[in-house]
Amino acid sequence: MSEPLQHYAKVAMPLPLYTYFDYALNAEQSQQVVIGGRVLVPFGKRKVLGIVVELSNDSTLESTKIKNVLECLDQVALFDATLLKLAQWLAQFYIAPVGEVFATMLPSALNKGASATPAAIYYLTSKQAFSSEDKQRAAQLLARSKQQLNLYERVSEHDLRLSQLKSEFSNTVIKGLQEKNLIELVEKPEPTGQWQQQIVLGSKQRPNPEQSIAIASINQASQFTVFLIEGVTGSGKTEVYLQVIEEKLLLGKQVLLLVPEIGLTPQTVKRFQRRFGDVVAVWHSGLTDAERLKVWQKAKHNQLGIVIGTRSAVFMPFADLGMIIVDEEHDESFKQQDGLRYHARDVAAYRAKQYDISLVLGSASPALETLHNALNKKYRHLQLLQRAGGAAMPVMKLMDLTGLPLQSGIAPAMLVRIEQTLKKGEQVLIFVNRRGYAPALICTECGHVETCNDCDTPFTVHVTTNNLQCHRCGQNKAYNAHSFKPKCSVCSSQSVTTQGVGTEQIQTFLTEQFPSYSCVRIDSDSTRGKRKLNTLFDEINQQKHQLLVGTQIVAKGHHFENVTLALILNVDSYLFSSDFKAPEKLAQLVTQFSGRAGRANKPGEVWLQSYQVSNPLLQDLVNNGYSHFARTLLQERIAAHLPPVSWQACLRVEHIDQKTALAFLVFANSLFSQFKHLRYFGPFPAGVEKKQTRYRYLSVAQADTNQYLNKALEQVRNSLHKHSLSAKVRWAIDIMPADFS
DNA sequence: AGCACGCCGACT
DNA sequence: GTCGGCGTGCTC
Repeated sequence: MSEPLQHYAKVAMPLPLYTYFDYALNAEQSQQVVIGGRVLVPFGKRKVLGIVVELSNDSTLESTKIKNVLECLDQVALFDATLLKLAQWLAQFYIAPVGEVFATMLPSALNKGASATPAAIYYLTSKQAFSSEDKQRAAQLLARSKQQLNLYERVSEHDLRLSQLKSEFSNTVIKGLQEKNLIELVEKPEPTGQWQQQIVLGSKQRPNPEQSIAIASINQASQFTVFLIEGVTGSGKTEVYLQVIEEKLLLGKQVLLLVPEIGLTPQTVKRFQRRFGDVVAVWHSGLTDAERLKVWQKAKHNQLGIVIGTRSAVFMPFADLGMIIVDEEHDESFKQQDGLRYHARDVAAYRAKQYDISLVLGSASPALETLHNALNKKYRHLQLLQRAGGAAMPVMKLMDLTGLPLQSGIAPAMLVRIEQTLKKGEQVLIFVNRRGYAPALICTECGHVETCNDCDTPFTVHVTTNNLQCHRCGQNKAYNAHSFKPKCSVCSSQSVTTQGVGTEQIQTFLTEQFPSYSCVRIDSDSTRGKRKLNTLFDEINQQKHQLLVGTQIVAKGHHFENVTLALILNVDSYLFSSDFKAPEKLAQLVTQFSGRAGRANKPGEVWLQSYQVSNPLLQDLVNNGYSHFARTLLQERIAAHLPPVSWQACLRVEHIDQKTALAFLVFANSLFSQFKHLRYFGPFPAGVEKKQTRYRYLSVAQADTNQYLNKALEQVRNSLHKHSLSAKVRWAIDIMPADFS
């Protein structure tokens, strides 16, 4: 029996609106339409793609107001029941309009109307059954064309993919056979689930006892379970991933592996491809829209086994998802910093629960919220403490800077260490959190600092590009420290000088200091361009460079075996931040950075330069390591009622006029104050107080439970939305903010 | 978010 | 007298 026709569709539009819109369906559309599919509808003066969330036989609106759906784009829902539920949860949890959530979850090609069904594949097939008669006839016909005969025989055995034959046979050969009417080109959809036959298992490593326990625990889980693998760098987390993934793939289940933005190196991908063959797809910001669409389609239609992807891959539709892994789960790039401000790790947890499958979180420096859940026994805690091959962890040491004459920010004793290390034929890694030559240019006569007017921030001096750059808005102006004598733009004095130290300056200094060694800079300036970073890493591993100076980039992903001395310059900047997460971030940075150095027979040394060497936090980190330090920090957070034992939301406001931005926040605070169990702080200037001519302020609201915070913020959002300033200022709610910049 | 309508200042 | 500034309000 057929369903009664549904005449109206409730449609979510990709706009910051919190209501659905009703549209009428004609008889034909009533047959086609699916909940969770796209419809093209007239919306005001334009035509917009929306997502159908509900079908009904009547509408509360007067029929004259209701317009007709123009087109139903999907016969199969883009959002099945599970994904619809996920979208609704996201909208609720992040206080966001569901239409925008839908748009965020889809690859942009689908938001623009591309087809959700994978393109058909072209096959060559032989015209008749292959009898000996045919063979004779073909042999006669093709007597003068060896190639065509060859192809004909191949195709006669079984149908072959056109794309596979293109490399073996030229177009003329294929065309020739077609014209002789012996073969034909047919379109067939790619079969579903066939990747399971394409798995080519590579050889595994033999796991050590810790790895074996981890693998067995994860494989035994038959329902929703979250695992934290707390494993020092080099302890073989990846091998654990590979083995538990294999288990799922052999059951015919798909696997999602989320990695940080920078962590998706060709080496990692190759390792997975070597192990599993051609069932691996990648998803990252470097793909074109068309490439992303293809991966999305293949995941949905069960045409791939594994997706390795960055943040937004967490929304991938899967036909039969068996497990999610989040590698380097503490990494901040899992938090989206605009639009729908979701955290991919938290979305992954929700999805794992939906599908009743395992979520594996891995890190050498787990986020405090994850550690908290592990210590609470909400998550299963697996530890990998041994480094492969018995390599020792690098030793961490503090360098007291008080009273020392620094050269380009480096202590004299450190220069001696650097020289010793170089002489042994080993490499040195230096971390600075600033790119460019110096973070400021100052006049010693009048004190004027060259400042970007749009951002109220000192310009950074760049020597390689001969300009002053604003690191907030990107604007720059020519500045050449060598070819002419620079002048102060206020008093015209020629006694201008740089202040502070960036990567360029250290590179220049070390090159002068150690002229017989090659010093390379690794920051976003020197690694611009697609493959440059990997080329650089290859050169470093080939020992073409001995001195490595870099920013955050060097703390992630890549291991340098011959680095035995690592140096972190500006540790103190993390100790006095107003961001309560700063010590956690410092510890993660130091831990990740330490993981880059040393190998079995050459343990590394990591030095932290500081004016605050007696700081108890630094002492704890250096003497007891991340694991202990994190537990100390967690106790402090618990005592101070901060996350992860409380829940925060941040209201961010931007406007050209300072007072307008603040007025909106004052109003927001008055709304917060109506909730008895909500605490709020602010307005504060954002970490970046002014950016591209707009002032930025924020307030923070905090509650003991997410439920309370969520209910309060939903009401606050509704009131803010109605406020007259709402359309004027830029504002956003950020649930569980990663930072306050 | 768009895109309209609508009401006040410098231009042919 | 008109072009265009961006304030306000609506979109099924």
